[in-house]
Amino acid sequence: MSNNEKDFVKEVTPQAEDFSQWYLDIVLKTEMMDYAPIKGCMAIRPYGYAIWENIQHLLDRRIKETGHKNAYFPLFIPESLLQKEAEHVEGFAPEVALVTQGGNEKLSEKLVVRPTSEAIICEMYARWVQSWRDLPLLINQWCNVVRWEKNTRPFLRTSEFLWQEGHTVHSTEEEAQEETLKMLGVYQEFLENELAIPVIPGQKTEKEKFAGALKTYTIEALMADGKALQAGTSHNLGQHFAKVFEIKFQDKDDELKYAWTTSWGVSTRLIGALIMVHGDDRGLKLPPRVAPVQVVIVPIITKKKRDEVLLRSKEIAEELRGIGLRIELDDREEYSPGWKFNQWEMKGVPLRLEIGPRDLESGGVTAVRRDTGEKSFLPSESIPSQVPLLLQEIQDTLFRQALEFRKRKTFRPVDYNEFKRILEEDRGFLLAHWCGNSRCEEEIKAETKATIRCIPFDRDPEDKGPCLYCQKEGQLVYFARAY
RNA sequence: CGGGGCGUGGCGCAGCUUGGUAGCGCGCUUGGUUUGGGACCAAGAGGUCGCAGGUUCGAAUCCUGUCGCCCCGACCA
Repeated sequence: MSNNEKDFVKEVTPQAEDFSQWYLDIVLKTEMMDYAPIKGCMAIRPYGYAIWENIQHLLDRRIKETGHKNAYFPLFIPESLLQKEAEHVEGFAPEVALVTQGGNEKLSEKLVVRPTSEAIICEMYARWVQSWRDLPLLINQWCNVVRWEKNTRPFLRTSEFLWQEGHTVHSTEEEAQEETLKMLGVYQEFLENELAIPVIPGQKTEKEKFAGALKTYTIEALMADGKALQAGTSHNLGQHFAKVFEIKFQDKDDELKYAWTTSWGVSTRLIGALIMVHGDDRGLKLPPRVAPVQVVIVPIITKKKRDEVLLRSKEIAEELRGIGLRIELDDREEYSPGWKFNQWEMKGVPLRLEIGPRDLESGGVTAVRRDTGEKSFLPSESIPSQVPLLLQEIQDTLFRQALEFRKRKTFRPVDYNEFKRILEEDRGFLLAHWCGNSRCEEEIKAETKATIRCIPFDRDPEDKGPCLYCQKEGQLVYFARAY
């Protein structure tokens, strides 16, 4: 980045200088969140929440299109319910918040504030499922969950966060497995098409899977600093929960059988992913599909042309709102145009339209893309057709850039030494052979801080080679340092 | 839970070593001139210096304790 360019940004620490600080500058200064007076908790401010609402809207549609219905379950879970599934309780016990008192009375049974809702939902499902005719049961809920985290970061890991969790019940193992993979596919399509974030779908290792799951699947994304982020998970819970919560049904063959359950979720962490995948030293770069403001109109107000410029700006704002775009008309006269340019660029607005005396004369507007900085002139009559096209191009470009970045940052180390060198110098994804033994996985993590992000679906089963650590024959998996 | 750093107007900081009327920049308010990449002039408002003790004639400054936040690790969406 040139010094010249640096002058545009006075509020954001450059990524190269300190990526963590860059991230914190962004979330605070774009007014996405603010720290709340509870450790690890944040207020999500309107600009950040608007992104979440867009995510909710676009994902909820997909969840419903795949046959699920929304419902709501209690925030509190009796401690005994959470403890029913052994692995599950072991996984979550260290991070649950407990309510021990209600009003002035001590509770006879402590209540857990849900860290996830398998327990309470399965408890209800046991009542609702009697017959094969009740299946599949396909329910999703949007809610908050609480996990008492020690190391928190805005959006990436907070003590309380917002998410959706789908919980389904099926009569056969095959159907549960199919559901698990289907929803992972929904997540992948959603992230790639709406958030412009390319992901690698795959399976988690035994060590990394969800507490209580038979199998966990994940989509993994690569952040601009070369660290991986688990962006969504989908779990095949087998019959673990059905058995402890007694979710049984009478099948067509008259037999009473335990059901098969799944669960899957994505969280406000996706907002962190958006920031770290697309952002640059000027601030956010939001994909148009989820940007709270898709187009900002900045009138260039001068003394002589003030009224004409404002009038034309309003007309164009209305015209674009009329075709369903999210438009902000920044007609504040107490800020200079230059200040507004920087401000809205920091906030990641994909497209800016400038309307000044010169544009009035030439009968159009000046359009400036956030992703490339490219300026173009749009004649008035072309605005309603060109603006959506530009937005689509920006959406595509963001995805393409992220994909190219990931390709550039995906390595195939030939041995463990090169693996370690790449982790120090480039980070990124490392595709390497692994024998399948947890011991090797743990040793590698202890020595390099890299974990197995997933066993990718998309791999050549013929591509076998010596395990990175023990040299026994293994298959290709993705390693990375992760958030 | 370890290691490091920081708490002083809304934000960023100086002042602390060597105790003596709390300061700077940005922002904010009012008025005016401006407006095509963070405008300028003038006049203002705003702080029990994280909190609690202690030492002292006197504490932002010294001592003790405590709380909070941030960063880096171990555990996790």
